Amino acid sequence: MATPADATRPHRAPLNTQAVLRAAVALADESGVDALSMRKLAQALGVAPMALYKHVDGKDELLDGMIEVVIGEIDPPEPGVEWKTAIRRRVLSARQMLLRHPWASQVIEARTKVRPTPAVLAYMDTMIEIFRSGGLSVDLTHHALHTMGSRLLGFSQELFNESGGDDQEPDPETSRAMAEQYPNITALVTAITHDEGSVVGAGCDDQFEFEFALDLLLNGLERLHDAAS
Amino acid sequence: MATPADATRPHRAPLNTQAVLRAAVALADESGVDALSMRKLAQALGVAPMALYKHVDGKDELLDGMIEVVIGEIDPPEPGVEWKTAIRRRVLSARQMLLRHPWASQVIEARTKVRPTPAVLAYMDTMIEIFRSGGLSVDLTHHALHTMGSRLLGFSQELFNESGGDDQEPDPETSRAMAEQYPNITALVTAITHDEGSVVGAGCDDQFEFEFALDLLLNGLERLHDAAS
DNA sequence: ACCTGAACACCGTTCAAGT
DNA sequence: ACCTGAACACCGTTCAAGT
Repeated sequence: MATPADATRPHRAPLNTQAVLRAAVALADESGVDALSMRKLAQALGVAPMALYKHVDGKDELLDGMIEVVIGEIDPPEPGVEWKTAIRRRVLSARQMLLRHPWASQVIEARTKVRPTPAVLAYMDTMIEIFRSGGLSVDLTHHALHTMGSRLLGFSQELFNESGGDDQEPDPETSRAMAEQYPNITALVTAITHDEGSVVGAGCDDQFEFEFALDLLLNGLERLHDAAS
Repeated sequence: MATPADATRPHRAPLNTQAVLRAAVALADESGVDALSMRKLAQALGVAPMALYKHVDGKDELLDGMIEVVIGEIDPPEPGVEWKTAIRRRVLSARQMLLRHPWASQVIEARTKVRPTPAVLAYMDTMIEIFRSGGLSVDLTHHALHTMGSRLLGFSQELFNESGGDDQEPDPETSRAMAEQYPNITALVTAITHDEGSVVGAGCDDQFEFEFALDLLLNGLERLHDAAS
């Protein structure tokens, strides 16, 4: 008869999404993200490969979940701090996270090109809020995002380029939901595109932004050089 | 009898490395680098998968070869041009290349982490030469590389971080060969590490460089904000 | 010298089945 | 509700063989 003490009873805690994500992060930290496969992750959890699909929708969603985990490790913004200091501390905290998870920049970059995760959007939203609360204009904040690039996330790949792979126009309901959840992104994009409907930066001149950032860097370097001469 | 006009004669030009690389670049341009497999590339060339291995050593070397092809599309440096203009033109040329080959930034980043290709090293070397010829000090040039990051290559991921995955110390002969081929990289690294033997920037304080770049950007943004107020 | 076919050890994922 | 096993359509690559 099968009792709770039956020898065939599995002697591990039942799986859940958080446990799967944490195991995936640990496995990627140890062996790199290229060595992370659904099959190896299942093996590490002592489970059949297909058991994972009850808790994550597939490999892409697993990677998205791992992003949520590591973004959650970045320090929250501190209220009442001058904008430059606030941005600086947060970016350095993001950098510390990336040093703990060397695979994260690559995964965040790749997945963000397809569709940014909610945690990435929320992070960017709070960063925009810091700039705007500091008194920077919408235009300058917009340029700042491009100039900082993904330095905002502790590394420096341009995010949100190629106007996002998500071609379809969002319907009005999701637009409104987006505006509620990410008010600063919405306000900035609205101000820049002058078109309430679009949420992704359709009205953004990539070439101009690239040159803006480039010249900001070059002028800064020149100033340092002149000061040293 | 088998004559040149034999019906069984293959009616395509014989394969060579350049043809393989060009086909791979074209396939990645069309379908993205994730869809690029040895098998699909072979199919596109009308050949068995294993035929490719006579011309490239494997998939990693195929990717390296593709990098050489696209780096070769960047305009060469123009002599006798002021350093800021020279850097600016070259970076914008690199950016145009990346717009033609959207997969390239990802591939260059991933492969450079393992081992930079000769074309990438040569490109960086000429960029350093432009800075140094413009009179910038070795230290400022070093900071400039970190500040510009991979904006130097038209995108903005930090390259050469993690001190390169290539752990083993190069033997004296290859060090000397490196110094001949990439004199500016060598001079800069030597000046920074004060250690002739090491070629990769072992003496580079990543944290300091990150903050240097960050502050350069933030100070530049602040100056623009102040000027606008 | 150049190309092929079969085979091996991997993938992610669907499906029907177990408990 | 949660997990499994077999199977499918893919990978990159080795090996022995063809011409």
